[in-house]
Amino acid sequence: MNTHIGHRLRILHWCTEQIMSDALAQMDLTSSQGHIMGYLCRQSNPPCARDVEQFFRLSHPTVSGLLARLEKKGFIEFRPDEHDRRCKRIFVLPKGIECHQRIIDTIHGNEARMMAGFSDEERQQFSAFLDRAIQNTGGCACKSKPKEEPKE
Amino acid sequence: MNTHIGHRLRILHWCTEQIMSDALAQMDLTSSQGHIMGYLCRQSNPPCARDVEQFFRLSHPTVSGLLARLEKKGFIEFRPDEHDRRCKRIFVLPKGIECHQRIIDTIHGNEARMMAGFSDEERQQFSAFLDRAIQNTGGCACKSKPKEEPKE
DNA sequence: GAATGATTGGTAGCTTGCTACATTTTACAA
DNA sequence: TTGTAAAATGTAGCAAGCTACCAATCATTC
Repeated sequence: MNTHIGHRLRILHWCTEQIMSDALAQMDLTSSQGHIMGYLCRQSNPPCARDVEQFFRLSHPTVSGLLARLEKKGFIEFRPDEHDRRCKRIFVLPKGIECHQRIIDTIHGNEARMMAGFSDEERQQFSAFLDRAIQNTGGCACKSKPKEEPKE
Repeated sequence: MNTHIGHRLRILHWCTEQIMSDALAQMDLTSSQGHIMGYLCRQSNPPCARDVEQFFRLSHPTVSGLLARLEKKGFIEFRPDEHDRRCKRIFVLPKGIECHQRIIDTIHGNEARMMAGFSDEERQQFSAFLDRAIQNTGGCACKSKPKEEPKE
């Protein structure tokens, strides 16, 4: 039996990308930039690039480029960490904060549209399927592994 | 309730991409190239670029670039269509045919790995969830819409 | 036959993803 | 203290996705 999950996955992924792109374009943001801004705004303490890499499982040159473009467009700003000069803390500027609610609405809207007609139970099940599949792929085949728990 | 399907989708998609990349690298193919070669080898009649675009829902510059790289590496060859000089028919060369079974095995292996521990029923259900979600996004938000049925 | 529109493909230029390598700073151990 | 390893970031160069525009060919209609 072959249900071609992989192929469907590819298609669904790109469909949602397109929808997000269209919706966020009004704010001068791409889909990836929107997701990152959403994450940044949710944090109470200013994160650094490494935190973004780990949350999204992206390589650091990718995140580096994304953040550079967000900085150039005036959504965020970097300030050196006081205690660790290697780190550049990411601060969301007013322009970024203004977009916060609209970005959240867009992400939720996209989620709602995709999940239309799903019952709560089905949604939970779908989510669980995805988690199991992610786990099966090794949790994460990417190089930016989530921060390890401190021993004990 | 928020089950963050979108976020999980992004992560699972990139995890499978990585696994495919690793597996296909031995054949000097990337993940996208491997999928396209798999498709090309399955066809009884040599397709043209447009067919590839529609199957994968990709834009034509993307497919154009992919095919150009496959041609440069000697996996495929273009020959003009006898009846329509706009079309370049895609022929799989011996090097490509040799990889056929290995590519299929890799794709199936990836699928099997991702679906490990799923019962047939769960797999069907997962597949149906994905189809419903794809349908909800508008079937396809991308620009390369599947060929329309000829009227009547 | 000639004009117009549809189809197929090409190219330029962008974003986003990657690997591989280099740099700076911190942390730790000898 | 000094040397080495680990961590955070930067840069170069590539693949793969996109839009927007252009060129050639076909099909249809006048």
